[in-house]
Amino acid sequence: MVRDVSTEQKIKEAAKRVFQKKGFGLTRTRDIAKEAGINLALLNYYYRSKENLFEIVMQESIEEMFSYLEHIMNNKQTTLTEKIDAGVLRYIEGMSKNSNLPLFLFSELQANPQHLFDRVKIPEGFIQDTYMFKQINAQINKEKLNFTAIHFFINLVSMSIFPIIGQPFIKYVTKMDEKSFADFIEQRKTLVPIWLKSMLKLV
Amino acid sequence: MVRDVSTEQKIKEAAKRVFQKKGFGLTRTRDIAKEAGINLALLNYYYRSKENLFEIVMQESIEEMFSYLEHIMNNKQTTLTEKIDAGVLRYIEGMSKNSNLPLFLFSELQANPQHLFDRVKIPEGFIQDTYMFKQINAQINKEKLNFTAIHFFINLVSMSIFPIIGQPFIKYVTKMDEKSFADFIEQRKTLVPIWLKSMLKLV
DNA sequence: GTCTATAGACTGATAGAC
DNA sequence: GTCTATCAGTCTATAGAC
Repeated sequence: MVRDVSTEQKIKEAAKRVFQKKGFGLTRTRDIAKEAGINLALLNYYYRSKENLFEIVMQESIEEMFSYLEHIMNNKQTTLTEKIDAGVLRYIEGMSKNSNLPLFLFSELQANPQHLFDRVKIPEGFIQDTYMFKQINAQINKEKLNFTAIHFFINLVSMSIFPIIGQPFIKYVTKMDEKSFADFIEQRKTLVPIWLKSMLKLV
Repeated sequence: MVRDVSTEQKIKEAAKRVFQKKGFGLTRTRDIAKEAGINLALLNYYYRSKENLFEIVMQESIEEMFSYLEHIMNNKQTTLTEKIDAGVLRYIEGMSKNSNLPLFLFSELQANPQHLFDRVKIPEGFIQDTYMFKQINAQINKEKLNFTAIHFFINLVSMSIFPIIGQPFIKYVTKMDEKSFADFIEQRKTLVPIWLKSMLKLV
């Protein structure tokens, strides 16, 4: 009795889409089954419970979020300037493609921060150990700037992610349509790195 | 038979707390009744349905979010520099006090952006009509900067709000404790305005 | 206005046929 | 492995007593 990998996978991917879109509370296991094109009973056959399936989706979502950073931040071959360019671009494009991910994570983690500690393998405080952090600190010391590397890092992530998270709100107050908003995001791919480099006096 | 205003108010405030913390999907009307110290039937007596109560909470939450901006942005007596200082401070302090509000709004609006149009009185595109926007545009023209006022405004809000929204995530990856994080936010009250003024070459 | 009790619908999970 | 049918529990909403 070998488990059908493709069905198991199909259910998990459907679950990821539905959970990320609606959140745990509004998601119905029937919706996931329908989205996966299978029967409700099969979901429990493979994953035992809604909660267990959610935990798995949560873990993979957190790892996906980190994956946008890890490789760029620990590359010893690139300059800080190159890392800023690549990091902003990767974040904006990644979040645009999967715009439900960040809000899903932040919401569910606000309700239950324990998820971060339960299953995820990323070590606490891992940011400070990255190569990029050393580069930022070197630049801060060289220019005698009055803020820490964490502030800079948060600025990078804020300015890249926030416009995606606040999309409906921003569209409303600025009266941008779909096309204008896409242009707006496109512009930020070059603008955000410029502002960030200026903060570090890299230009 | 005059409606008991204090009970009606008590229920609405309890609903606001519970909805903002758990979201619509995870909120149980029993939780709201318990939080308000009344019986479940009384909730329906005053507000007819969970959905109707939610709509009211949603409307007031959106208006609360805007209230942080309106007065500052339309003040004709203050300079742009003063508006940046006041705006950042007000946003950071407001969101810290009520840290569930922004995530609640963004999540629910992602699920159903229609809420913005349904009941809220704030006009679409209202940002562009504020006095602060005219001041930003004047400065952009004067210094011949290559971005729009909307980008600047989004940067202000991003850097102020995002650290609150991403709090659990940030605490984890940086290994900050409660005290360190509070200091971190405190520092941003002065740092964020400095970065923003630098973007507009106001210093 | 406020309560208790309960109707009626929905949801997660399982039993059992194939 | 996959399905249909159904159970047991939970949830919103209301009926009816006071």
